[in-house]
Amino acid sequence: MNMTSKFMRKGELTRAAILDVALDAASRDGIEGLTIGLLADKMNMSKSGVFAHFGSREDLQIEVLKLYHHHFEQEVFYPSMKEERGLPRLQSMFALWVKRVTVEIASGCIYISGAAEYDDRQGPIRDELVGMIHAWQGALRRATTQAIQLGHLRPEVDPEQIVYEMYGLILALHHDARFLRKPGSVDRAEIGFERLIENYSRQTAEQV
Amino acid sequence: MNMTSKFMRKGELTRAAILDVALDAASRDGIEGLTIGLLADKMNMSKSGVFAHFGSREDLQIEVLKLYHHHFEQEVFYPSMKEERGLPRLQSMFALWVKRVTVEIASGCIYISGAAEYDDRQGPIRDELVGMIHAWQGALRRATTQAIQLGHLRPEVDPEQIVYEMYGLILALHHDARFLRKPGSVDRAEIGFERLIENYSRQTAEQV
DNA sequence: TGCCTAATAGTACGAGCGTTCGATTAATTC
DNA sequence: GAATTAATCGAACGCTCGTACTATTAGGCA
Repeated sequence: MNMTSKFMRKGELTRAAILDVALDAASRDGIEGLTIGLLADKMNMSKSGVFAHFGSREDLQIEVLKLYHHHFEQEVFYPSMKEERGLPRLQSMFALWVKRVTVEIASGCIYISGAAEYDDRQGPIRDELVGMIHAWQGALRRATTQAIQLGHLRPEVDPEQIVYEMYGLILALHHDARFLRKPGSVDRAEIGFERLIENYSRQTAEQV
Repeated sequence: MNMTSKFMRKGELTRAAILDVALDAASRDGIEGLTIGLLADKMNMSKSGVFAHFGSREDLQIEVLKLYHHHFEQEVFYPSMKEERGLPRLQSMFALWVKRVTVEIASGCIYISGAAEYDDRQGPIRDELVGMIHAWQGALRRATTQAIQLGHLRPEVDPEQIVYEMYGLILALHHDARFLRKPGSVDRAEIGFERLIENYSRQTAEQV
């Protein structure tokens, strides 16, 4: 799970350790809440010792984003790609995504908190974040398109609409479970997704 | 729209003006991004001059939340309460909510950004925010319950599920339109809502 | 072991933060 | 208009921030 090995040089090792701690801190307090001094405390190092591993705070923040992205890929994206194309893969993507956000209720999803933090700023951090979320939405869209091509979903379905609603269900999960601490949110996310698929996979009285 | 009048004392007048500017700033940079010095600059006042109107920064932040809540009620809640009970009222609530978020794409919805900022902090600001969002979700739930009682929605429908999915559609709208700047998001929110209502208002092949 | 370089510590700087306090100006009341 | 109170300013405090420098320690290799 973590990216260290005993064959790394000392510096790379502590750098990786700092990033692990930084990811944890950023999950809780946001990317913008990351602070060199705070990391130094948690690492029992001096500020300058921590700082020396990154050219700037901004670089550190971007490295944290990349690390989060890596974890997300490992836990959600790659396992789903092993499922067969079409609906099974799409369902796996959603299920693992829910699972991950559920685990993250205590810590927080950086894609979601980051989107709120950087919706009005510009610069490299925002660009990095937008790129990652585009990548994930793109993967969802491709899986949906394949599900349509394979006849799992109705041909006139708009993949963007599916992705939009899936994202909404996850955002609501994060909102209700993490912020409001309301129980039962996971069930509601899953019910919503089942209704979404049910709705777009079978013929109903009037088609669009 | 703003809450000033020529019969107020000078102090109350500038206090209200500061809050207007603060609300605007907080919409963009978040409640946590509010800064006395920044407000002083925008108001062409001294830091201490601004500060004197509030006992602390935290008080200022809470006042900003209350002002936002007031606007939200005026634009979304009260107009919807004039619609007839049940589905029409629920539809009005969603439509005005979408309309408000659409207008806010340039500035930002404080309920949504605040939820991300305070999902892991505690204190009076979080409490205030949670209270407001509970109030709004409660209103949505009541409208849904009435729609069920009046036969507009199927009797076995779970109001919490409806509110959850409505909230998700709005969160996705905020995410895609404001953060990703993706066009067509408003349409997707409305299509999602229509499908939601359609789905829970009519008999389908197998009921839950 | 000794050397060279990599890794960390220590200190300092300038800026911005919320807040306090006393002085000063403006508005309100008599 | 004078007296009184409200509103605003200006300077200062202690704190934390990111970053730049130099000094010191530890690691890796001959």
